[in-house]
Amino acid sequence: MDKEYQPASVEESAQQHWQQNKVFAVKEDSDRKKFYCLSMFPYPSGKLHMGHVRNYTIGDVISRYQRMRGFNVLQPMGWDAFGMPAENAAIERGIAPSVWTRGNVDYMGKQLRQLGFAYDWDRELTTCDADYYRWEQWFFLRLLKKGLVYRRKSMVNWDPVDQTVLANEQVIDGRGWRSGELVETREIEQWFLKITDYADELLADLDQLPGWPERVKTMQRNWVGRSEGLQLEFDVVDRDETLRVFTTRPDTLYGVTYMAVAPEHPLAAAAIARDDELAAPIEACKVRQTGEAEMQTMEKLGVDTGWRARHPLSGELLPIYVANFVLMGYGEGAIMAVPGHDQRDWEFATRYQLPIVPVVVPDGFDGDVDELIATSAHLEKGVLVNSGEYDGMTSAQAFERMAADLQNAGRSERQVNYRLRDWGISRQRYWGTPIPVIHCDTCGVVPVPEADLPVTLPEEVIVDGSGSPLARMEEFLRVDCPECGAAARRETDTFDTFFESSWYFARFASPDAAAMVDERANYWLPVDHYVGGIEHAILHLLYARFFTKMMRDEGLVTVDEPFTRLLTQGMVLKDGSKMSKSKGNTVDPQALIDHYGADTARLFTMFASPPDQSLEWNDDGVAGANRFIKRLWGLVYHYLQWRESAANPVEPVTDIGEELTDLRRTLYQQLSQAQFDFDKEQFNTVVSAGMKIVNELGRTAQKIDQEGGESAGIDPAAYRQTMDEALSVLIRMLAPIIPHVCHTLWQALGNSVDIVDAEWPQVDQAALQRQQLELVVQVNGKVRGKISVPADCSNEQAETEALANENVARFVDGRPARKVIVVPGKLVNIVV
RNA sequence: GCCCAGGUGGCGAAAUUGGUAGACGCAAGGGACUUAAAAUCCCUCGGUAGAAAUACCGUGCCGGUUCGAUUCCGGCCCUGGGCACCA
Repeated sequence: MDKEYQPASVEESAQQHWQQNKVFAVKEDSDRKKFYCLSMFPYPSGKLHMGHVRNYTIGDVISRYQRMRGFNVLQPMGWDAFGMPAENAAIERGIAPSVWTRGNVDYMGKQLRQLGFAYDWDRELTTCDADYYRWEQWFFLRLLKKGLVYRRKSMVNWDPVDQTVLANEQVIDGRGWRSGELVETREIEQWFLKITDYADELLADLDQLPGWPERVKTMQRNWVGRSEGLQLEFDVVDRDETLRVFTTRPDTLYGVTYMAVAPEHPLAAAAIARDDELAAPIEACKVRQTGEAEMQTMEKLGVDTGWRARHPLSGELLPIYVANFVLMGYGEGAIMAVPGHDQRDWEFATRYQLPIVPVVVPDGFDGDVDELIATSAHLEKGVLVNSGEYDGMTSAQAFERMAADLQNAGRSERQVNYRLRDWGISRQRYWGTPIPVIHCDTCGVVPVPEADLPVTLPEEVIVDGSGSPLARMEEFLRVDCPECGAAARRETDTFDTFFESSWYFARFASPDAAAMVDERANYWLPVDHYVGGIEHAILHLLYARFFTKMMRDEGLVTVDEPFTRLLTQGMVLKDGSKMSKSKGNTVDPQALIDHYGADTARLFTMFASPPDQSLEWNDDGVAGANRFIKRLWGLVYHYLQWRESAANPVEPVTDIGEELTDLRRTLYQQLSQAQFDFDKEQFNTVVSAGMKIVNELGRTAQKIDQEGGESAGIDPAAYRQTMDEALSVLIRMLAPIIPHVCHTLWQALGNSVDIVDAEWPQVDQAALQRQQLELVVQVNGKVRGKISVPADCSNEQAETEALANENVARFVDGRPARKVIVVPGKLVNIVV
């Protein structure tokens, strides 16, 4: 063992040991309890950033801890390798996306190994490998057969110069990011996955995820956006058709004073056909801004179609408007407007001077009904007025009655609507998984036969940013139709890259299966602990849950949910804002590893704040973390020097003396604290506990150094025995966080079992016992003194002792105690 | 606008969930060692008053419950995040 802590050599030899002996390779073992710990796999963008270091350290600490606790731990790692940055890099540097991507995978893989993460690298997967994405193509074909996949026209951003489809983030101020040309919207045929079929289950099963942060569940609930209501039919006067609307507030039906349809609604087109003067104003309604500020201030605009709808209950005639605030994509693309009880309807009615009728008032309301709706709509539910036979009912009662009455009249059906849209999975991009279908002039869209999978993405291509490279590659494009044998074309669209990340956790469980997954997946799934960024709270996690349910329904896995517990780690900040290239406030992890070593990087990220909170970067704090490791090293080094020079013990010492008894108490107090904090995943205080132990051991060691321990009453044999015990506990306790240095120190102390397989230390309950306890004495709730009492002291004794305290007596001032509260082992409160 | 988090020293934070507020670390100040510096070690470190013992104030603000509140309840203010014309 070196005198000085040398992180480079310590870490290299530990990592070599782990790699050569495949220490982290795991197998299914039905006799042992499994623990599957997963961190969100990275996009290979070039090099690791600090957010990666934090994310993966958290996962690694949990994995190593659970392994020491006896679980069969799986912790895999892979690469989310398809995506647009690879195409951009290709355009900028003239190298193929695959070359760029695989180069990054190599480099970042080395970095992960340098950080000492306990991954089973045998399971490594890269999503741009055909071995991976072929199963995704296979699964797509299964879903197609099952009817969960369909094709329809949908809008895309089209760059007329580059002849390519743009992602939303490639459109800047309405112009293509490369060409600078105004972007057009085009309607093209695209593939969709019926996630809405699973909307109810995706919503309901959130209740079965107590291990998820509440805010993530809330975000998912809002995203699915379930609302219960009625679908209603209104007759359109002088036209042989009905106008369908969706409402969640049938109780306000008597308050309807007009109807409104989206500018894309068929009725709007019909209105233009009848009177082309309406074309321009209706077109104006289609212009919608999407910015946050604009949305709030955007004016309600509309056009009267001239048609009238008949109120299903009152028979009254209602004007039908085209309005810019009605969305074609939700419900029926048409609404019944209740300006008295909906703010948007109120604003529109005010602008176009349409009547506003209040029909719901608060229970027991006896004021002026019109006052309620004078300055804004009245949104709260209550009791009905101005509603004929429904007057006096509560909103809830009226909802039920109207639903029943209208249903009997054949005018209405109960309906559940979702904000959630079906998932559009086509991307007009090159660097992705080819969608396995063939277009034939006679047979139409034909699935690629299973036997012909995978449809391999050609990798040696030139991407120049204009058009799709696949569309120019005859050898990819040309194929015979599997049905009629005639010449046909392959689909050139690829999957949304969220497709790859929606099932990788299952593939890790059976990485070499000759199927999408095999029975091993059922041993490992669900993932017990998933760690990743909050930015994936909605899409990735929702899609992964959706895939899991579809895979279950295909008989591929048995679980309902993929992730039992979810930890969303906080951002890494510097100078108060998120570390990012654009802000220029990044710290390169590589420089940190080169300078201080991986253990320091790991220790600082764990110590600076709890995992789910943001972490403020601080260079001095990093130096402090390094200082602690050096102190730990020095402590063990000096102890071993001492131990070598001392005589070997003859037999165990039973009476170790007061000093060392106190030391053991501190040791196990801190261990029990660390245990508690590990279980609630608060690693910063685990580190604190380790620091306290080191401080305490350092003080004792110093006494030995300076006076041979004699004046402190320390017997060398007892010291040796206690120190061996304490260091053994301390090093095991810190091993999940700083594994390299602990690996080395553990060996130096003479242990033969690898520390990764060492048993998690047990708290010695007897060591926690005290003979004397310190109690706090309060007078009227304020601390006035402290007393020392025997551990088995009765409440009465404690009370007597407390009253005897000088300062306490001063505040009691002879007054009789009205009440005395004794919390055993903690405090005495005297109320006077 | 709605929905989540969160507001504690100069800074990162802790308080085993109603029982000594500020553990642990960083920074700062003082001291030891050194020709000197770095490194290391020791001491001080929420505010006010005091030589000290100690007292008073103090966990965003106002109020409540309680012997006792950073913790529970009600109302407000601020910061961060998410959603947003979803009928």
